[in-house]
Amino acid sequence: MKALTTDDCDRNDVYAAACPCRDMLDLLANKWSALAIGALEDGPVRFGVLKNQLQGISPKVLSSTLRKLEEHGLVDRTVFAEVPLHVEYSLTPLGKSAGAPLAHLRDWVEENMTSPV
Amino acid sequence: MKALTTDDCDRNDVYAAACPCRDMLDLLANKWSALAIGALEDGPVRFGVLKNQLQGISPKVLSSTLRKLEEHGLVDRTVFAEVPLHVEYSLTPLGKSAGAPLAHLRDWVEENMTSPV
DNA sequence: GACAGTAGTACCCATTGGGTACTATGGACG
DNA sequence: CGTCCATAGTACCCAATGGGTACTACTGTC
Repeated sequence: MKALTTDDCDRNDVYAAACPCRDMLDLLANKWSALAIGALEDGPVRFGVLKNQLQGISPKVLSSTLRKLEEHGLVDRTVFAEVPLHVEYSLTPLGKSAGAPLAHLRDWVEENMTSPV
Repeated sequence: MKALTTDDCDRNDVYAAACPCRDMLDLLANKWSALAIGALEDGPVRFGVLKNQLQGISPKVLSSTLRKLEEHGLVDRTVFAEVPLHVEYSLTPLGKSAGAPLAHLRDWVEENMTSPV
């Protein structure tokens, strides 16, 4: 993955291959990302709880999903060095703002599958 | 992919692994699907035009993306048996209604990448 | 006959998605 | 002292998918 900056395109345009916002679209336009961000909207959630909430996700995939979200500044990871050790994931302000469009998407899906033909 | 029906879950819930709406979420929560549906919002578009508009997509990936959208009833494929033969893709009513949440998502991405750190 | 424009498909490969089993840590239990 | 629990991942492996390039098919035009 090349390191792109906004200089690579005049204006942010998801239809432009070189635009860095493609990376962000690719990140968010993903089943697990959309579900994870939704699950974090009500406040910090621990790894194990997320794993139960996102039914069917494996720990490895959850781990990599969260890491990608963290790298893009959408999620914060906080370690509590207690016993037993636990970790809380929470949305950054940016992550919170991304929650709205993703919630629309999840809602649309749920509302438009009532009659799956 | 198993053939699931809404009977597999009490209510449509994207967080339930067995819910058929997972398939739909997986389909829509995808970079190319989100871009393709956006590109079709202004009316029918031909294969080659789509290929140019979705910069960076290869014909194979575009073809499979459109086929999946068609299978899920979001897109119609119309062949014009003229010379040279051409094909128009257009949104079904369901596809049109899916356009709104996806537009929100694309807009959010473009508006929140102005300062890519 | 060669070439152009249409919409794909065939073939191949690298990347990723994904599952299962395992690690590390420390406390409670017996 | 050994075992089991809980925590949050990682290691390892495999299959599916994403993706690129080259090619096909059809017909009209030059």
